[in-house]
Amino acid sequence: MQDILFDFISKYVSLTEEEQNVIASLDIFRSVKKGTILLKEGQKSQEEYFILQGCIRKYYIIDGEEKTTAFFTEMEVLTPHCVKNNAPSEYFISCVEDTILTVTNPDMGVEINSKFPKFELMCRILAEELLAKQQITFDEFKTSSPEQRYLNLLQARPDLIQRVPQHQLASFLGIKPPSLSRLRARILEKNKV
Amino acid sequence: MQDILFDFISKYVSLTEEEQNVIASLDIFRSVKKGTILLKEGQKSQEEYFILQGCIRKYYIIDGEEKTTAFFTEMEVLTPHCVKNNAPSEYFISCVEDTILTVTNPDMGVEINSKFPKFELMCRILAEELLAKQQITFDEFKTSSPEQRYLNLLQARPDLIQRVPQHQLASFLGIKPPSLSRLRARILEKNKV
DNA sequence: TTCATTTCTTATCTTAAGTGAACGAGTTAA
DNA sequence: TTAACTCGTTCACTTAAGATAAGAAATGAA
Repeated sequence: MQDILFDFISKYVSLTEEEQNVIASLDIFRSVKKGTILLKEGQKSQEEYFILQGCIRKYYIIDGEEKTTAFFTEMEVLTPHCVKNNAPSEYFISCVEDTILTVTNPDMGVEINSKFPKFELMCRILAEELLAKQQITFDEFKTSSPEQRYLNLLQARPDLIQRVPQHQLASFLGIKPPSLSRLRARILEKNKV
Repeated sequence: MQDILFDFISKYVSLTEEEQNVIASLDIFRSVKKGTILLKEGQKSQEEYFILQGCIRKYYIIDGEEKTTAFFTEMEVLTPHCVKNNAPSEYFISCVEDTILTVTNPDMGVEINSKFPKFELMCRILAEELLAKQQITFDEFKTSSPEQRYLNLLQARPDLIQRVPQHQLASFLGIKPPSLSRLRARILEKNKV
């Protein structure tokens, strides 16, 4: 199970056996049931997540309505905003599926960084990489119609469309469930002809 | 002029006089006329920008149509995606106004980082900060209607609405110019009653 | 100043998304 | 088994955005 974590890390820095042992001894792995809420609006938290298996989602409740803005699946990292600014969270995080993840906090990061400076490097590379990816994703979202966004998603993360409830997917695409239904019908119609 | 740069840096790390002198001697300041294109689609570039005064914008040309996805103004940093992946750029960058900016490249960064390790730290903090800000902005965009997005922008960056042409603003908001006009008329109408 | 160009708004029509309600399928609980 | 619930889809209707064209206002150059 923790091999997934080491695979991920090895994309950025290489670890000695000793370093691997230190990490393995940290007891950061947690298993959570589908539907579990990891973070609530208004709550303060210092927990950062790395998904080993499963899927979690981030959503706001605005005017009593859930607005899903992101999904995180295998090999993805989520540091809630409230960890950075130490303020109450504006959003929720919950498990879409039974999920296995690591739970860490910034203090542990500091400790590991002081023992193994290469982690500092990894963090910077990771942050820059995420930032770049995020910017491309944002641009793509802005420059596309809902229908195009759905088609893009079908290309980029086809698994999501299978594993996530439609109403969450709709709000992730910035539309309402009926619109998603019609949009899919429209696409099917086009492909028939 | 370079005081603006030092003000910016001092938000993250403090510089000795010697360090300031090294930076001042680098000859990185450039003045560019409104309309100048700093980066073209298809072009490779290693230039990173920091705006001291003025405004630049990032836009794609999709189906012959300009799609503006970001504006950068005073005290903001822009590292084009192509600098990171050394691939041809997918987008353009041009000056909305006469602009004064610094132009640097990653090699200079490496050199400065080796002389003054505190810059490494600044880069990581900056990347993380930008990432966090970007995520909030993205969430806000996704969870809002065009009208709400316009109102948000009016709050967050009122200057932009004055200094940027309407058709660029429209595409930045993810809509077409006529829609922006109507939307503004709608808002005025509501406020009258 | 005048003319041409660009920029912004307005109007019309078309298309698609929002809303509320209804329906059926599948699930859960009594 | 039935009743209640959730979820996805569909329908009818409303609202707003896209496409296009035309007109008004601002800008720049001769």
